[in-house]
Amino acid sequence: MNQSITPYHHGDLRNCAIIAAAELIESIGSYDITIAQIAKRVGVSSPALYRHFKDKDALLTAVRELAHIGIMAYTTDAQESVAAGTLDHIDALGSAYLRFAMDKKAFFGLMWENHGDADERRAEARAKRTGFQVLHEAIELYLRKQRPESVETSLQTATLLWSAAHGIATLQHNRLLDTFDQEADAEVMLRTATRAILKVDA
Amino acid sequence: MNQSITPYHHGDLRNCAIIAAAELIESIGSYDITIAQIAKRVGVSSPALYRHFKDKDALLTAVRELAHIGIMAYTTDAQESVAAGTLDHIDALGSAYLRFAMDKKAFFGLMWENHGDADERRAEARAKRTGFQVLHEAIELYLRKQRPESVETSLQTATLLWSAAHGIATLQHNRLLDTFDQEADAEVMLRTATRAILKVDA
DNA sequence: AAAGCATGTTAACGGTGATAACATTAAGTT
DNA sequence: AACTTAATGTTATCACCGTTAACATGCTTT
Repeated sequence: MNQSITPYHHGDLRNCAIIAAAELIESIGSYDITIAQIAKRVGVSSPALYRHFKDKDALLTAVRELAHIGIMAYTTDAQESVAAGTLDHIDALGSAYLRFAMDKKAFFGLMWENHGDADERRAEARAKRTGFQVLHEAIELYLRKQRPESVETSLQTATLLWSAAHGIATLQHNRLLDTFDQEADAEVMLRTATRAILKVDA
Repeated sequence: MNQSITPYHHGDLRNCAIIAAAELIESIGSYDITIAQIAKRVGVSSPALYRHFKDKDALLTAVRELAHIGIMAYTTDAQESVAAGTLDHIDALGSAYLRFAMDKKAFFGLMWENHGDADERRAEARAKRTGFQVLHEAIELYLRKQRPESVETSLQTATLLWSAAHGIATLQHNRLLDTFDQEADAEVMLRTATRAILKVDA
């Protein structure tokens, strides 16, 4: 009979809503989206989403998780063709970070918005720490091989390097690098910063 | 007779609105404010503000200008007690930047939001370039004295140092420094970064 | 004094996130 | 198989948002 083309119950609304939101963000290049837009894209009424998310921010938090997965995919890809614990390895991670920031501008911006309640915050912090861990291990490995006397500073070094990468990515994201230095190249800058922080001869 | 306590015409609504917005932002610690809130604080109806600002974003842009003045005040203060072109000078600028980011969290966050139309963007870019110039000059002076052979890299160096400072400030602002390294200290990190980038012995 | 302009007012509109009340379907119990 | 219950949709509605329109007031210029 197949008379009901669209069943009353969606079946996987929660996940579909998250994906719809992500697609919407991608397509308009901004995370300034609306519950109504998301609902419409899934083919459901707005209040239906509130059965699956406490509020709009909870939905966006779920999208942020997607973004974290996305950036992890970038870094995982980047690691495939480099030897672990080499300078190349660290460069590849940084490059992946910058590339994600440019390729997925809206997601990158969304990731660092800090709204949400305490629980959501904690969950996100965990995701970010996991990403950070990848860099930290690469740096620890590098130091162990190249400058074993400095291995104990690996955490501080990783934090500093992440900060540099984040600063470069953020300024580029806000179109400020060109404002300061017309010929600035984010990737080159990060390589310079990496070598300075790791005390490698440029 | 002084019968009209509140005159029909405000007299200086534009400036008062900007200040009221800034005070509101300061008091609630967030730049998520409302036209109605601002209007109420000034004692005027919401639409009155539209006689002086094209839209909400134009008002916030004016507040951003205030924020730029604020950060300039921080750096100007910081420069008073240091000798021009010394490492201390550069440290003082960085420290002022970090201090502003923490003292005036909401303003710092607002400053780097990039909304507004093209004109507003250009005006803001000019303000930011002016701030950057202060750091650039300090670094150029430093290099000229300490490492004259590297003077030609002063622009890239300044851009890189700003990026590092911005990254540290941003991560701290988002409470991520502690997430990565429980004992991280923004000020110490920036000093480390500064010395690494300027190739000074720590 | 009159005219005109700048700047205030109230009323209203469409859109927002969110809740309430009701409808429908799926799942579990007897 | 029938009844109950819980999950998950719907429409109606809310207060609030940014914004515009239409009107009121008062300063300024002639």
